[in-house]
Amino acid sequence: MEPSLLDHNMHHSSSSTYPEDRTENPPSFPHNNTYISSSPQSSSQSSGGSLISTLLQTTIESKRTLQESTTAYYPPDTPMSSSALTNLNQVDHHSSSTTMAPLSPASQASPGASPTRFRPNEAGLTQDWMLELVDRHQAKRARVENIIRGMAGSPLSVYFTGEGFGEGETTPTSHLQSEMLENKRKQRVPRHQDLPGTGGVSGKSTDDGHTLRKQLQTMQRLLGQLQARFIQVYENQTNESEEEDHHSTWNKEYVATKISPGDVFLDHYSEFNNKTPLDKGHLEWMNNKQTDYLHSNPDNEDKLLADILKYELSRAVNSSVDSIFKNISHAFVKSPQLHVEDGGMVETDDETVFLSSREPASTSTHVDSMSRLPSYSESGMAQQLPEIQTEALSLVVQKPASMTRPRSLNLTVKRPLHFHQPPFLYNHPTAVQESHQVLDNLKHDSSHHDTFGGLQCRPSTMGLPTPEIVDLPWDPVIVRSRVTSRPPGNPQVNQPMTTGHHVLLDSLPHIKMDCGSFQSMVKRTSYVLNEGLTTQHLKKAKLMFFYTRYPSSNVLKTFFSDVQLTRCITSQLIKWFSNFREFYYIQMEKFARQARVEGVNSVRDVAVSRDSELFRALNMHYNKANDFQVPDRFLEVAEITLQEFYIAISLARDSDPSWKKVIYKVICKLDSDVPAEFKAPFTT
DNA sequence: TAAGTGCCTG
DNA sequence: CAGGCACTTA
Repeated sequence: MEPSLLDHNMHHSSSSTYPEDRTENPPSFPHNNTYISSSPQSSSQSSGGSLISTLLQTTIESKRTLQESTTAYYPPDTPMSSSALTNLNQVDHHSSSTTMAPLSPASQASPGASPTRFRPNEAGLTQDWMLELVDRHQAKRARVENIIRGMAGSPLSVYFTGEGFGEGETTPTSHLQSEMLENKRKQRVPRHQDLPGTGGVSGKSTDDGHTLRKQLQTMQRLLGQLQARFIQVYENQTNESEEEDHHSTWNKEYVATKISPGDVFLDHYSEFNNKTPLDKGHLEWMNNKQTDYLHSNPDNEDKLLADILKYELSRAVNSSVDSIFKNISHAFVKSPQLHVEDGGMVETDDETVFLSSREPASTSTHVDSMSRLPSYSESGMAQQLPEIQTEALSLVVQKPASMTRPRSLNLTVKRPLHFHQPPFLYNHPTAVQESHQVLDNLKHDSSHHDTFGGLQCRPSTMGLPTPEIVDLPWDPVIVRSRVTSRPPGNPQVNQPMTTGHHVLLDSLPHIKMDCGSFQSMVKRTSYVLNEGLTTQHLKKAKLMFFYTRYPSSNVLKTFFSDVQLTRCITSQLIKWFSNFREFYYIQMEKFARQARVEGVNSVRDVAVSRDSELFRALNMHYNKANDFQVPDRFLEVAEITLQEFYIAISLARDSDPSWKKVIYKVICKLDSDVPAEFKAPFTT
């Protein structure tokens, strides 16, 4: 590292690679969301008159509720600027996010905090409605896509084909019926593929698939009946109001075309099926109400369709998934005995616990769209199998808290008081501390929040009984790796953590959640801390990086003795450090080039102090909570590394493809011993 | 051949 | 941060 080596024949490689913040984009879905009822028997005057009547009535009720709640916010003659609506939307957005505990500025600014791909939990109809008004097309599409996402692969997806239903093209009245029937024929393609979720999650979910299919077929039948009924009603309505202005006629046509009648009613059947059947006069009244409602705002039907569609489809999926996961949970429950503390902490007597839902799936009266369910299943549930891990898995993830309380209306589970954490305390491990340590990890990593942002549930609308808004905490829970083959009597491994470390059920900042089914699903998947790597281990590894950039297997074995270091786990740890190094060297190169650009012309001027930006970047990465005093030695190593990069770049060595390897060789010799404190389980 | 490493990518 | 791949090394 001789400054004299610097020559001035340098050409800068401008193609250095820097880490980029990546924003995950949700998989895009085609925007052809026409909902076309599929009905096996579409003849009018179909059976089930009382059923249809009931459903019709519930529809009217729902519509009326929707209209009322909408006009309550905005009288019909109130002009609404889009900006005002946008503000409202933002307020809504904000309110849903302010339920979370404040994050540190660092975490808020950290990468990965991409805007949620889906709208956050919408607490009610009116908010949803406002969104609709802002950009009805977009909102509708998003919602339906959301539903489809949750339904991906389900037989119901056959409904979501064809042209975008938001286009608003009119259909001549005379063609309406035949068109609908034709559409039905077109859609009536037997496509009963298995649900990927069911098949992928559990091989023994054939029954669940059947159940789902039956539900869907039932829905189809209902849709057919209701469609026929609706056509009838519609025709009556059309005849009566033939002389009315074109606009209203258009509305009805539009609605009749765009809103498959069945979707409007299905959901409320269960809610209102005790109502008396409608008589003729009542039916007329309903028709009028329906017409009034639709006249009041041409957008209503879109909203209506989207909401009902969303709700209905979600419910079907939800109950099916619920039953599927129930089976799964039964397979893996080791200790259902839970001690639930008031703060939402759950402890178990066993180290492996999956909290099982005690609720029947049918109690999920309101549902979310389970937009992220497939991925959740893949990354979480599928790994619960007590098998030998055969390949690399995502070993550190979070999942929502186990919602151990029975759901009840307006139940609010407050996050337990957050213990004030002593800076970098290893010597007094307690389960509580450990839990909060992980919590801190998560708190300081906004990407974790993002992880479940997409899992937020959506409330049902349409004047349904107020969905229980449960202010439930989301817990950092560690996905247990599939390495569960620890021999029964392995005294050395896990010993420090086995007794005191129960299921990690600390709570995260509040995230509003009102989807009972997801809660129950979540309940069944809790994780132990000491089988596989956890966020504590990750944090510990990051701090260890301050001492060693190239830890040997022995070092890993020594300092991660609380996990069974199988080949896979070891590889995982090695990979972690590899990633750490990658970031480290990228920063070094970046700042070395920056130094050159800024006119630093002597390697002696290349220094790293605790004030330097480079150190801040590194500290932010490896010591995000900033609760660890970075050793001076690391600063020295960092400075040497930076100087090495500076020299190499200055000497134009970076034109050599393997120019960094020389530096790596130097740096790997600068490792120092990791303090013995790290040998203890990381329980700060 | 397995382990370790780095690079690229998502 | 993880997966995949290519490469090196013991």
